[in-house]
Amino acid sequence: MITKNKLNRKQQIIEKATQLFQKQGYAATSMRDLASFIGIEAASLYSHIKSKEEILQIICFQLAEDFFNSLQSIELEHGGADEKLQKAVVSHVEVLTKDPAASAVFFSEWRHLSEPYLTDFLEMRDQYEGRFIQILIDGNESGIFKTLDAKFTVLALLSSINWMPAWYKPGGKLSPKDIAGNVTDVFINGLRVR
Amino acid sequence: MITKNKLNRKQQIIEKATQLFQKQGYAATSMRDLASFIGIEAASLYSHIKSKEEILQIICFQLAEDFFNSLQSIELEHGGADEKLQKAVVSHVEVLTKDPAASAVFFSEWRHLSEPYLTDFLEMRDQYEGRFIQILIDGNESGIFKTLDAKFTVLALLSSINWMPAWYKPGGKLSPKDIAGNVTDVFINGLRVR
DNA sequence: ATATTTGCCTAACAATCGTTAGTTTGGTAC
DNA sequence: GTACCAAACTAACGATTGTTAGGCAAATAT
Repeated sequence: MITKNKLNRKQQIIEKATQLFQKQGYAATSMRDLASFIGIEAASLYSHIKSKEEILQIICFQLAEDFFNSLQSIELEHGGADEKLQKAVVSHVEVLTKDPAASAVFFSEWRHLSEPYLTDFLEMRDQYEGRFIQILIDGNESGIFKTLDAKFTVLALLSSINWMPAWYKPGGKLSPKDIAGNVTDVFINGLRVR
Repeated sequence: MITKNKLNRKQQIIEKATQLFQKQGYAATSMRDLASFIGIEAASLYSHIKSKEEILQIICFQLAEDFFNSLQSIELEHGGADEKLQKAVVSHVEVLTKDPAASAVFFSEWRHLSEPYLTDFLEMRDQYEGRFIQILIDGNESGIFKTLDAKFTVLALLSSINWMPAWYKPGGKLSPKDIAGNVTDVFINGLRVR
């Protein structure tokens, strides 16, 4: 195939960039850093990508799509709000742990996106959080969850999970399901009216 | 006083830098950005500070000291683990909300510290987390808290709080005590054996 | 009144930044 | 064998980076 090597190289660039962006940050990582990490010259990168920011865009929006899709099936189900929240968190953690480095970049480097990408990104994030908020509101109206500030609680819940990529190592003693289970156990049993 | 104006200017530099570091990140903020934000030339900054990194060091270690001190009185008290955890979280949130911008920088820009400051910083952070972990362990041994992965839980707890500086605006509808109360309510009531 | 210090300035430095241009190389298609 | 093409290279660009040197004016100390 003609374009296969090129696609692979581009994918490799993105993966290596993800590692460096996580370790050093986007702004502190130069194209020369990235190139020498791969083993080529900086100028050669531009045979595969349009700009430094394009790399960040690909990392951020690919993951955004993954997060979005992970909720799709859950919202169609007919379970209680506690079940839905549980499943939503599991899905979220699964996306997180599938590529922890990309997740770390996603959560801490998005602000270096330029317009209009930045606005798009923030809209998607708000929508995503909104779907979690709706689960809490539904749970409250059906008497399962306490009355509380749903947005605040969702931010606290997601924040406690989203910090994970900073320390998660694949193959550790806690599997993605364990992590999601622990977190939702703490949160749901603290939220549920008893 | 001789040094008063100089100290004030230095303090102003640090405060303005804190704002820019929060908005743009440390690496993406140039000394010329900072200078023009203050209203002077970039070179003039060096009459007051030794280097760009010194600013970051001051921000990070000042806050680290605040966090450390905030726990001191609590650990000497004779309350139960649930009370201690509650108070520790309140203290933590109070430090956070006293200067949200500095807190945001503290949590996301520390990696740009150079050695030996970086190692010192991480050691302090580990010690601080360790004191929270100890509270959970004590609570478990005294039968108040479930058996769980204490380190994991503390990281989840602190992470859910530490994200706050990103969105907290002084004078909002939630006071520091409200925030700490909400978080600990969710966490403690989810943790306590019933 | 004079001497000293402070805080800013302009100018410039060496290094590094992202990126472009033009060229070479090695493999594939006709 | 020839034409083509992707992917690398070298070299360089203009801009920007953190920082230093040296000077100047105003405030302060003597």
